[in-house]
Amino acid sequence: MFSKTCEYAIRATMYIAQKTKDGQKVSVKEIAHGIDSPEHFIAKILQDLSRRGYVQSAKGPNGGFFLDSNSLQRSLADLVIAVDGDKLFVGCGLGLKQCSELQPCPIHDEFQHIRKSIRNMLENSKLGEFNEQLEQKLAFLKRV
Amino acid sequence: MFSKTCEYAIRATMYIAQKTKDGQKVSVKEIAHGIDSPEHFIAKILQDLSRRGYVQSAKGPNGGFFLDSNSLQRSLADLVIAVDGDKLFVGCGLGLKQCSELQPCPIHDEFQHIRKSIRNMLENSKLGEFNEQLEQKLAFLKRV
DNA sequence: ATTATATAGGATAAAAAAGTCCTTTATTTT
DNA sequence: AAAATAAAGGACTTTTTTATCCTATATAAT
Repeated sequence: MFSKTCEYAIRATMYIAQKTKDGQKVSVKEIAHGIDSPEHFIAKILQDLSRRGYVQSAKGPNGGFFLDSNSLQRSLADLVIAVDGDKLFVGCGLGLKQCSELQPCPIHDEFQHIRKSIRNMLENSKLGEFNEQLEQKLAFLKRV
Repeated sequence: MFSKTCEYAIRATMYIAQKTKDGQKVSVKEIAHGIDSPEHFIAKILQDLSRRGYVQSAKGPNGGFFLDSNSLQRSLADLVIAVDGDKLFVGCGLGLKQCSELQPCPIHDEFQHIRKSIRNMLENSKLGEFNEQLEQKLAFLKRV
C-alpha cells in the first residue's frame, strides 16, 4: 500500500506529535527507537520532511524534531502524497497508463470505490489526533 | 497496491481468458502486444504461472497459452496471492511486524475495513468473467 | 527426418527502493 | 573560546524489483 519510507514517515511523525505536544523535542535516535526503525534511514526521511516543512527541527544540544501547530493539523493524506505521490489515489489498479470512466480497466469501478474510501480515511485523520490513544497504550507504533 | 509483476499477471491472464474461450491459444508476443507490456518480462511471468498451474501452455507451432476451465474459475484473489503473497490482505498498513486487535497500530481498524473490501472484491471476481466486457470494448487492458 | 515455431529455463543487466556511513554546519552549554 | 550535541548533507552500499537476452526443449507441419 505505502512504501517503507512512507510507513516510517507516518510512524515517525505520529511519534513526534505525541512526544512534543508540550514543546519538547525528540532526537532521531529516540524516534528510531520509539518506532523500531533503522536510525540512519529515519534520519534521511526526517531531513527531507523537515526541508519541506512537514516537521520542524532545531540543531544543537536540546535540539531535535517537533511539530508546530500547522504540522499537527496536517492530514495523513498530505503526508502520504508528500512521500509517495498521489498514485495511490489516482493510479489505475492494473497499471494502465490511461484508465478512466471513458476507457476503464476491467476493475475500474470497484477500485474507484476502494481508492475513495482510502482517501477519505487518510484525509479525515490528522497527525496530531492520535496522541491520546498512544499515551494510553490503546495504539502502538512498534511491537511491544 | 499490486506489484508491476502482479498487474501484468492479471492483465495477461484476463487477455488469455478472453482470447481462448473457444480453445485457441495465444503467444507471448500477442499477449504482450495486447496488454502493452514488455514481451520478455511477460514471458517470465507466464512461465512461472504455467509451472504453478495458473495458466496452461503448449509448445510448438500453434502452441501458446490458454486457460482450462479450472483456471477460468479462479478468483483474482487467488492470482494476487500467488504473485504478491497475502501481505495486502494481512499486513499492517504502517508496517508493524505485529499489529492486531490486541496491539493495534493507530489506523488498524480503518485499514481492517479497507483490506476486507479489497479482499471481497478480488474474491468475488473470477478471471473468466470479463470476456464479454472486453469483447464489447466496455473495458480495456491497454490504452487505445 | 528436417525445419519452423513456441514455450521453458537460466543467466544477466538496469533501475528503483531501502539502508548505511561519514563529514559539515548550527547551536547550546560550560 | 572550546567542547559537546544534534540535525543537514552527500556519497555510497545493499537489496529488491523490473526487465532483457540467449540457449534448450518440445511439438507440429512439411
